[in-house]
Amino acid sequence: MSLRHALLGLVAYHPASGYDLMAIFRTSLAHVWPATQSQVYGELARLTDAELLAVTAQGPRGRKEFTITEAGRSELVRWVTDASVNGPHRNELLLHVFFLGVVDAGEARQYLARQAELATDRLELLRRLESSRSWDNEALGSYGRLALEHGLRLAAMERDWAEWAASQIGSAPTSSNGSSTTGPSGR
Amino acid sequence: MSLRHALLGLVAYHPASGYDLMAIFRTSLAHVWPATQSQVYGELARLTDAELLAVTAQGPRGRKEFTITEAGRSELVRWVTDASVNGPHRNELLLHVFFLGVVDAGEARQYLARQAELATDRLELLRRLESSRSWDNEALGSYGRLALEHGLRLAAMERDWAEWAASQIGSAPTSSNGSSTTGPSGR
DNA sequence: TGTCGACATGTCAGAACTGGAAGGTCGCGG
DNA sequence: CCGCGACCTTCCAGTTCTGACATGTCGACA
Repeated sequence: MSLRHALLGLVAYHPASGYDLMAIFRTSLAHVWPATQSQVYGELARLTDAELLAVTAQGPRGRKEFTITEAGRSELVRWVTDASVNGPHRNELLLHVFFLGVVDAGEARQYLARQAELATDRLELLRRLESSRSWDNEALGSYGRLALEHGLRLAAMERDWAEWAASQIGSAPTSSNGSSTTGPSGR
Repeated sequence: MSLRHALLGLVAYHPASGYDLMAIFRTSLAHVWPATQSQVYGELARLTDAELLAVTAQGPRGRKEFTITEAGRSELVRWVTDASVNGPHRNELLLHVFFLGVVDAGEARQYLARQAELATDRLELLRRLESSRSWDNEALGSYGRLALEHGLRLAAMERDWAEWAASQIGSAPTSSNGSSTTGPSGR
């Protein structure tokens, strides 16, 4: 049900066609809420059907520009401020970690070290995005900056965690609590 | 394709029935890879069909105990060490944040403050889980502890981020870069 | 002995998501 | 004026996921 609201949010921000929206899903939203063409166009049709969106302009190549309706906007507002909405989050990385016991310690350590590298790359990528212009010019207002900061902190956290995790392996084979090295920021 | 591997991993760790596996999905894996009954039983049937698992014992109530086959184990090992496997991650929280512009600053700040509370609760929950016995006794070896640490750091990061984000709102309405307050740990 | 909770599996309709194919139009540069 | 890349939508087959409903057995305890 979240794709529905993502579309409402984007169209509320500025009227757009399916094509325009896809461009946003491929860029800004790629790491937040991936969606394919078929999904987007299908959902737009359903939203129009439900009168949460309306086609308010037709362009050159059969282009249909969607605008949010009053009903659509109030549904969007309801959803946006509803803190209880929280889909289950799947984490493929952690799933790997759970089963790292099937390979020897060396391979496990190597896997975690690689994840640290990948997290570092993500961090680098986001930092470049942060300093790039495309940012404060257009797009999702100042709130996009908050999302970016979340991404930066997440990448940094995952890098640190993966390095810590790699260092844990072998040093404490099965028993004995060795959780002291670095804990999450306390309070 | 990940549920498949989660099942292989669990069965590799210890032979189990669908019922046993469901108990694990409801607890240890609940926040890592949620799965429903229908999914688990269906996937077990498919895995048995593909001869990655085999039924090696039958119990009282039609209970079927699954064991991993050689083919299953090698597929599991292949997957576990493949760092390139990384499903797209959806983040409903960030989707909300992107569209927080549709409500006024007060409501937006309130939303973020609430998220900070929720993150704090999650942190508390995990800390309790960490000190609880059920932990080093059984379950997913020492690697589960690494996953728990990931959860702890993630919860702490989200709490801090949400508090920071709430503090940003209103102070810098649209323009002017105010990213200085707290950045992710640098390097 | 009866009954109730835990054990245990199976099936299904519908929603969400994936990945790709197909088809058509406009506009600009050569 | 023509060809090609960008624009733009629609449809579909297959997989995964959700949220039930249905069915039945065993064991402990009153």
